[in-house]
Amino acid sequence: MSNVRTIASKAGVSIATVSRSLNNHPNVDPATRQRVFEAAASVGYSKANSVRHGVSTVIALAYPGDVVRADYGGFESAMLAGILRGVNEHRFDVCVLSLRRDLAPGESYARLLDRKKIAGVILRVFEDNRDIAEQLAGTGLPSIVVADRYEAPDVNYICCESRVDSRRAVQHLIDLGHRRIALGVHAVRDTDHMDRRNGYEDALRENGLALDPTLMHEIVASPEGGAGLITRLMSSSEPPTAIYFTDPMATIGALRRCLELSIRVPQDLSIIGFDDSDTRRHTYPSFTAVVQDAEMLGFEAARWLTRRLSNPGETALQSMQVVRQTRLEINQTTGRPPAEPCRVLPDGTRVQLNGVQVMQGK
Amino acid sequence: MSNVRTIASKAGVSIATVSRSLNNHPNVDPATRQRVFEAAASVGYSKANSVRHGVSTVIALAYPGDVVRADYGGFESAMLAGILRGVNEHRFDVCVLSLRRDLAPGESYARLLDRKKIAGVILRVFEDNRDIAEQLAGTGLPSIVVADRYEAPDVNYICCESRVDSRRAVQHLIDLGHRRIALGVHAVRDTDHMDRRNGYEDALRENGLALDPTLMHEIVASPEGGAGLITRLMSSSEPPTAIYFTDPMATIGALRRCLELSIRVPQDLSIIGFDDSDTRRHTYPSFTAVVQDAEMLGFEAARWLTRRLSNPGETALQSMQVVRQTRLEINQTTGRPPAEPCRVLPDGTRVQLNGVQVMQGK
DNA sequence: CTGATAAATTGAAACTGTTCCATCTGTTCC
DNA sequence: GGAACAGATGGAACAGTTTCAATTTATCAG
Repeated sequence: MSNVRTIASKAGVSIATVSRSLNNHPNVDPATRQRVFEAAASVGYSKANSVRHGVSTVIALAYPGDVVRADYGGFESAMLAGILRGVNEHRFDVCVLSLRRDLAPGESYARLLDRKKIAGVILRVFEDNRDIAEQLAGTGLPSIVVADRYEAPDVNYICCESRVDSRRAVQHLIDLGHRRIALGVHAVRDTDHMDRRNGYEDALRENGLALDPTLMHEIVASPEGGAGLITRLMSSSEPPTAIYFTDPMATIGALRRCLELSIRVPQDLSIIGFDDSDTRRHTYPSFTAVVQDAEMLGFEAARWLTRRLSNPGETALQSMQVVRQTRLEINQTTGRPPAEPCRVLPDGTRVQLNGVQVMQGK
Repeated sequence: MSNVRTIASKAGVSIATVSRSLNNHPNVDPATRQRVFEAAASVGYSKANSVRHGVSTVIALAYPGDVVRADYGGFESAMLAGILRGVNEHRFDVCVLSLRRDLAPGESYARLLDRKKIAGVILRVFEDNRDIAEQLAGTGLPSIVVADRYEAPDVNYICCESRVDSRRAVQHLIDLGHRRIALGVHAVRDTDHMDRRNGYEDALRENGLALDPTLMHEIVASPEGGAGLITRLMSSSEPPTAIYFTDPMATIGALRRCLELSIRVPQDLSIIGFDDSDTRRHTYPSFTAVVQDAEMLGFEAARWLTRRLSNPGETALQSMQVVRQTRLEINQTTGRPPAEPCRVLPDGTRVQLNGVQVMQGK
């Protein structure tokens, strides 16, 4: 139906120029390329679906810029594992892409992906790049966002709702008797992380507790970020008795720092963390956590996408907007608040709240 | 030079049959397909390098069977991160493949990869699948194995030598005064893991210490494997005073179990682990480790492969056989052996070696 | 300002790989 | 024995890419 000849006559150029334009070759006049892009878009041209040239069975896992370090909290690697499992049903392959790296000037994301003969795309976009998902939604290229959600009805996504369980996690702390509950949230402003901050605030508000800005901290999502917050908060004049960390790596670092400073968890300090896979079971103590299953998110995204590509007509598969629930798992890092709040200086010195030093840390 | 028409006349069939054969379509006589495969091989046909059809800029990260869980000890994910960095120089893309899933009967691995328009391949093969690397080496498809090494001169690889540092690690324990040193090695029989076992044995032999089979254990490379070995060894009648674990996840589990059983590290037990990335810095205490940089292995493999593909003539890039060294990093989990060897039952009960119970664990 | 030269841009045609459709062959079922 | 059918194959049409030569545009010395 639509091919390079159609585009050529529509744009008033030769097929050679169409091919060069679509493949981002040098030595094409930018204005000409633009005309070709417009003509291609107007006839809904797709190379990946070109009947006479082998239909593509490759989907992409696409990041806006640099690919996120795969060991970043375990989320990316668990999700990738799920994706690789999810494509088996229809025997698709997975290509990992950085969208920005190869985007030519004036080229749309849909055109870029089609140039690489990508049949569908799993998007991993963050706050600044939500527009990528919206741009792709209008095109003929099926796409789905993992771990973020959208108002727009034509953006497909699968994500986890963590607000309810974040509220329950903090409620759990309040039920145990905690009143000074801190928050260590990392500075990514997607729905996923706003959920966690909102859940924390919900619980405090519902229990008539004030939101104390000195207890709410944005940290980097790393062991160092979590450890640093422990040091800072626990040495402050009014330390919290519990902390909710919204990231697994930060939780690991926090627990480690507590061991270093001889802060007993949960006797001196209760900690609730966040987990994307099995991390909570590998620390000591095993941490109480809001758990989301990143492997499942990747699996379901990949399975839906490949099913949709394999059954283009199937109306039931046209759109996918799924919100799964996290779950709260109580483990060993939460307990009653200490009778006497615990303050520990960065060198491990334990201080009573009246200022008397009671014990030298290791 | 070589195209489907060449193959067709060589095999005495039509170009349609050649295309069908090479693309694994049904309704081709197996004998005909075989003839086509042979003709294609004899003229060195490659679809990925077909001049008139767009040269492929996709390399594969290929696993023999199921793709290894990406969070497996952090090795796979760190390596993948390195690969993704390594392909940027020449703007290649990375496709993750399971070779077995799509291999058609009678099809060679080279043919499979060419069918998927893969220009080059990074192989992650284990003991049973070393022949895959050797099969691919003979073909025109550039390939490189990560983290294993080969005698054959035409197999490219990049790996880490860990025997020397494993020996040094155990020597370090011996220098500290340890004599009963256990080994927890996981049951993968590639050069990589034989190195670690051999290094352990080297050090014992050089110091005139007997190899004690009750101290050498094959475990699964997981936190559970490491934890289980701690429980088993420390409750035995003659517990070791030090253990060398050859896997990061096992080391994590071992350290956790020590904290659970109140086994003080290193006062009661010294532990040396293995690390592929930054794991050693995220445990408490930070563990002394033989360290290999999985990210670097992936990076160098991908950079070499993409450079070779971009400069086909360059003789300096024709082959790559690189052995990097691990390094031994002394951290907090190694120290003098205890004056009184420490025996701890699975329930945490601490027992003197004459059998008297001295302390109840938590 | 002019002509020479180089560089950028473009189209026609050649070329490559895939699929449609018709044909041929052997088998099965009445 | 003949109709119906499925498997296998080739010819031809087709889609997309690149080569090569022609054309246009830019640059610059005199």
